[in-house]
Amino acid sequence: MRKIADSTVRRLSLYLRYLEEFETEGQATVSSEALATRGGTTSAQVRKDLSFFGSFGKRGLGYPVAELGTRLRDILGLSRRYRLVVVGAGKIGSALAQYRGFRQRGFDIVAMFDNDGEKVGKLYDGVAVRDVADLDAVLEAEQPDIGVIVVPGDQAQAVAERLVRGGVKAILNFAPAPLQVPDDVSLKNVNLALELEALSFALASQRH
Amino acid sequence: MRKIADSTVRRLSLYLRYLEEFETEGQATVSSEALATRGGTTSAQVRKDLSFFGSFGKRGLGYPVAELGTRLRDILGLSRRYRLVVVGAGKIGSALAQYRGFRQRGFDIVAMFDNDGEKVGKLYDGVAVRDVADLDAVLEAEQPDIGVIVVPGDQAQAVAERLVRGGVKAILNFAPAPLQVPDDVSLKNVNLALELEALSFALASQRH
DNA sequence: GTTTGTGAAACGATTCACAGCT
DNA sequence: AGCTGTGAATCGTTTCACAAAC
Repeated sequence: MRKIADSTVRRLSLYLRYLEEFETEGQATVSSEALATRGGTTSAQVRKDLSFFGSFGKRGLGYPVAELGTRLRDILGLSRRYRLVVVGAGKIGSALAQYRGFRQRGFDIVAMFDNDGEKVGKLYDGVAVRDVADLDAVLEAEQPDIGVIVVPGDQAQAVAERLVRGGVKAILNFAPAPLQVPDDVSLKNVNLALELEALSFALASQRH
Repeated sequence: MRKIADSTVRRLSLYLRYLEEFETEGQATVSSEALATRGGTTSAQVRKDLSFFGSFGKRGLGYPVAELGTRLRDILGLSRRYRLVVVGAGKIGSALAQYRGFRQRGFDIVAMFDNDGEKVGKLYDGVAVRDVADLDAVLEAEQPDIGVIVVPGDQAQAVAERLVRGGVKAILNFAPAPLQVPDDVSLKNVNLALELEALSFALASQRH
């Protein structure tokens, strides 16, 4: 399959949100212009993004809201549910576990892990924290799709390697450390320090 | 000042981390190649990124570790401390408040807000949660640099507008909603749902 | 000999503009 | 007439490659 840019995929996710909004508003069709306005992009961009996957609209009319939504869910792989494991039950890890939005959108946390005996056994939204020593066994038993890494930076690479060995094919990394994973494993990083420093740079530039 | 790409700024932040590592390792100089290897990029990229701001290296030798670190901190605006307000004291908001990494890197949370009476008055790492009704007054009194939005999506735009009116020039938005802010206000978005959906897309594509 | 700094080339993403369908 | 789908043009970023400095 043709390589799709990350920026395109992110916009598709946004279009799907807007389609759901248009659907609850009772709109049957929507133009690329209308989607663009809501998403802060251009109509040409919307059409180009969609054209990578097929032609879903009717000239003169626009796109059928409900049907395009279904197609986007298929394209994004959101017609199924995903099984997540969260490694690290600190502040951020436990906040994620209790965030309802994930479950709502099809992402179920099936297990949590920590290496701190104090935290092992705690329940977050019905999921018990297990000892990280059990990680490999649980990966084998539960066959999760996605691993979420929320451990200190110096432990992140080791956790990533255990997840990969356990068959996980997608990793969301919150640790402030660059991870090496095989080509067939997808990796997304969320680095709060980097975001704040980008804001710091912008503030410093403004001030001249 | 010449427009610097966001991707460049993010790499500069990473280089700074690596320089700090090299410094504790006792390295006096470092080559663009060495920085590139640690950061998963190329030596040409490192040199190009740095060249936007000056020429910091010596041909045949590399870059002086300590000095380049100082220069990068200046460029990124990290030679000073920043004052943050966090709006929303839910799971993610309170996790952020308790995350020591921010303070360590120069970002001090000076106030937190919530509209839930249950949460008002709680202390997170020494910072009390105040009623969001007090937001405008506190902005005036505290003159914070950065606002962090951690409220539900439908309240995010209103909070952003109050922050902007209160003089905040940089916003970090965790709410899953696109925000409109004036051109002179910097905005970074962290959208966990979008990251998970990008992983979902990658998994779906892999499977064909 | 080594490594920087930087124009030029290559690549990738966005925007333009219009032919073609409804 | 209205709006999509898309090749061509533009714009921005990364990579190449080499002269200059040490």
